[in-house]
Amino acid sequence: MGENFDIEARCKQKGVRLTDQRRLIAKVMSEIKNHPDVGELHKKISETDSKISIATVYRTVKLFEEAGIIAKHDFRGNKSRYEQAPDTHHDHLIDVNTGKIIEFTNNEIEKLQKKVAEKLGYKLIDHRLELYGSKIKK
Amino acid sequence: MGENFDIEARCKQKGVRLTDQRRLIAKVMSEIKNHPDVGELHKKISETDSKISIATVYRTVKLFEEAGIIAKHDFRGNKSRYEQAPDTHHDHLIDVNTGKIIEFTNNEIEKLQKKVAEKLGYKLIDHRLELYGSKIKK
DNA sequence: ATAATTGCAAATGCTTTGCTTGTGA
DNA sequence: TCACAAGCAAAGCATTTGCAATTAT
Repeated sequence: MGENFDIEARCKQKGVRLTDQRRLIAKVMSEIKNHPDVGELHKKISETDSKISIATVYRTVKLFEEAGIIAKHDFRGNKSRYEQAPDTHHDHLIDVNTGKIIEFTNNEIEKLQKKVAEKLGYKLIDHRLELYGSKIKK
Repeated sequence: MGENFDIEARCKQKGVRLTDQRRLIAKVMSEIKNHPDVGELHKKISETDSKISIATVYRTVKLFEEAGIIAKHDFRGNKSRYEQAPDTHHDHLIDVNTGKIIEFTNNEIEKLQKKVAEKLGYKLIDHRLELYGSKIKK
């Protein structure tokens, strides 16, 4: 099945009750290209069902996040952005000109972070790494 | 002279006009322990001059930031936090239990970030690295 | 003198919430 | 059936702004 069933499937797994609204939000969230904010999500959703309130989108997105189904990011700028929870951890590079978000992983950096935290007497629980860059034209 | 003259001095350097309010904000900002948010700053300031409006604190903090005199951080949580602009770059480790903020530098990580960006076809312009951890009790 | 700054209150923009009505299991 | 969800509008919060009065140079 396509990705658009993933979120729905995970809701069932997690015992999250499904409604028409939630199904649609899950579908749009699955199909959408890149880390949308709630406004963008709501706009897209409205194309299919214009009666869904933005409050419902806020509530659902929070619900999905708390269930570990999607992930929330607060990049620079004001609004939170969401993505389907990845099975593999990754960080983000944000194109400062276009806003495009590129995912990457780097194991060396991960290890160094843990090491740094430990050296300071801390157990690393979480981290946030964002790179901001501009495209090199060749 | 104590640190509390640094911000004032840098204002003169940068041609930022000084007022009683700005002087006081600069002084408190210099003396305060750790990355305060605007509310904390205003509270502290009010102990000396209770007539200073929080709008002025907001305006001044933004002014100082734009002049490169202080730095703004948006850690997790909602409010922005500020620190005197450091001459040497550093990142932050946030104690998830106490909110304490510890500064650190790691050159290896810095280099790897640059490398990652370049590999993706980007020139690294800026980054954000925050570690969240809990104290290891020994 | 006069352009910039302040205080105040009102306005913003994103997000949350109270309440009543609707609905999934 | 009935606890939970949706819609709407109002409330919350951090932050910004318009405007009249005040101040720095």
